[in-house]
Amino acid sequence: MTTIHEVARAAGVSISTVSYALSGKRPVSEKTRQRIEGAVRELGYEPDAGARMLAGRRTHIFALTEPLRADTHAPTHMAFVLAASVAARRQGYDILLLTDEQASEGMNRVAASNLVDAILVLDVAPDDERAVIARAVGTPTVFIGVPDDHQGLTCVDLDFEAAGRLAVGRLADAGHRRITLLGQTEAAYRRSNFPRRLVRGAQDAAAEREVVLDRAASGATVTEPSTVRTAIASALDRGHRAFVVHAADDVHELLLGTLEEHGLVVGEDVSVVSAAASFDTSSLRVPVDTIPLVPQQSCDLAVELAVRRLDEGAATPEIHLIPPEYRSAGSVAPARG
Amino acid sequence: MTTIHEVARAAGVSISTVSYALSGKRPVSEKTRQRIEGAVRELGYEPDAGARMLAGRRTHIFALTEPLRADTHAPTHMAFVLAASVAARRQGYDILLLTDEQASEGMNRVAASNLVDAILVLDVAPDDERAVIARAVGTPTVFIGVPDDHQGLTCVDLDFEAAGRLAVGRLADAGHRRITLLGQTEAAYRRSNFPRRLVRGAQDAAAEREVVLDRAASGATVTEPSTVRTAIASALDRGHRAFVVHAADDVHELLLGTLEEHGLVVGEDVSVVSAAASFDTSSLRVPVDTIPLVPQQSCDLAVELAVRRLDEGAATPEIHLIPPEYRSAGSVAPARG
DNA sequence: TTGAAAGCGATACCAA
DNA sequence: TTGGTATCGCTTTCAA
Repeated sequence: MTTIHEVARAAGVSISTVSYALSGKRPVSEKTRQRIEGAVRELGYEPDAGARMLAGRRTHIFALTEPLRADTHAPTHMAFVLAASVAARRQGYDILLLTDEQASEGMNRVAASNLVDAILVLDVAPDDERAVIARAVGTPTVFIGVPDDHQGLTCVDLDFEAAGRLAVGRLADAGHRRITLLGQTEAAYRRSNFPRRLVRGAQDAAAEREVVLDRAASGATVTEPSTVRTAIASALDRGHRAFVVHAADDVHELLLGTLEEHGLVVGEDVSVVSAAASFDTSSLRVPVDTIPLVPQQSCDLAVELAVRRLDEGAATPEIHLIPPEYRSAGSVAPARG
Repeated sequence: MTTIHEVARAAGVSISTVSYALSGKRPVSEKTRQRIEGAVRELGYEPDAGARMLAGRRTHIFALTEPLRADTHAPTHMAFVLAASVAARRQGYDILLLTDEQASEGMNRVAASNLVDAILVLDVAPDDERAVIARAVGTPTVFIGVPDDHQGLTCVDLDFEAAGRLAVGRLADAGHRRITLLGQTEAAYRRSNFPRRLVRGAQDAAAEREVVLDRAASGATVTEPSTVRTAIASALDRGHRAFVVHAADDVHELLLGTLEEHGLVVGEDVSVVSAAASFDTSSLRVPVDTIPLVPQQSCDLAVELAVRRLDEGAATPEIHLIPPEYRSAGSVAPARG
């Protein structure tokens, strides 16, 4: 194993100079820095993680807690884990996984043992027990998602309410007065709070714009195709020609397929807006206007907040809502009749 | 922060006694152990991770490398990550995530910096570049999956070949002479090697038993329902009444649905065996005989091998194939006429 | 611009 | 059965 001493000897300097040259925390003359970097490369030196933690009081590791519930939508969840991992690495941090039961016990453990510099919380529930722990431990914690009681917490999330408002607003702008929101199941609305935030925004906008907003439950993902088909048919019967979808890709496909079966062309006879989807909507059979949920945005911001807190000391806890962005694809047509 | 010194003082012993009492590496009298454990609990002591690494040359962390490819089946992948995490925790290890580009660069980095005690490799490709790195780094590495060139590596996996043999064997036992294997796409066969191992086993068994084995590509997951439906109908036309499925849940549902549409009853008119599925087949619309791929089995074994290697020194690198297990559910009926 | 040396908080060896 | 202490490899203060 190569140590800092060997690097120092090879470069003909002291170990402190090597340390400073590598961390940049003290100016080092260009010449010596060159020699040191040469020695580092030649010897394949990598600082010992344990020694670094002990001496530096910095582990360069973030914990990521994810309570893998049975109903978690795997692809979305994976996208968030990946985005968090990439964002962390870009800032020089590794990700330590805390799953399941460890979600709570693990947070305490890694905090008490100084294993991590900060904690990122994924898949946040309305009454998340991790909120309590976050307030208790000394380790900076950032939630990706917003629990009901978020006092004293730092949270990051898409502004779902604004997304709901935006979706309905655009359809209203196009003249639609009857809109159907193809959303999640009742159970999902209890488990998380972002779906209901989206609904609230949609309802607010509907009230303001004086449009009728019906809700049809589909589940985040398709479980009963026939039920969803029936709901869509019923909406069409009642003259609805505008749909907001907040669900996974298969629900989108089912909607588009059903509309097609009814002989309706999206962007002409009928309008569709996808709200807060985390998958790539461009791979759908028909281009659809989208207000995307971008995991990378949330995770980048979360990591940035964590790093800032570590570098600059205490940050004021607060909620950071990411403004939704509307991406047009021609699936919204002016209302007829 | 509570240190070992404070615990020692509170218990009226030396720090070495505290250390030994906690690690169990030296006998400690019952009385003193009690006092120490009391002090630990009272002070909420948790050993400092950095100090432990530095002094003990053990980090109690495993790296988990997962190259999240676009076509990765998320639910299966998540099941493996979860299983690995649980298995590791049970042995006192945390999991450090290495995703994507970090797969290779990260392995070198965590090995060189002594950040982890061992590396677990997930989602193994036939020509996996991580095999090369595993041979180069000093850190014990266990593959969950088997690359084509596995010389000098320690690998763990389901015995897919035996699973393929078993599936065909059971159907042949029931008198079937024409069997259709509903498997993956050509692309998938290139990307991984376990699907082809399963096919090989199935073909071997078919040759031995003198049965006709046709293959129908479906993709690991459904992309073109109509194509798959057509393939199934064609098989039925050709008198096939036995199916082996190696795919995700949606393909299973599609098969069962299509058979139903043809007025065929599974377990009576037609036989179905699910091979190497990692999802819960009991939630299918019809009970299906299954040869499951249990992530927990693979991950438990992988962690055990890693731990054994750490505790007992060098282990002989080798391939550990987990024997498949047949779970009957009444979906295999005797062949007719 | 650089060096010397004091810790950081455990582990584990050597004694008693 | 227990205690004292050298040691791990780095960061950082204090001096030069």
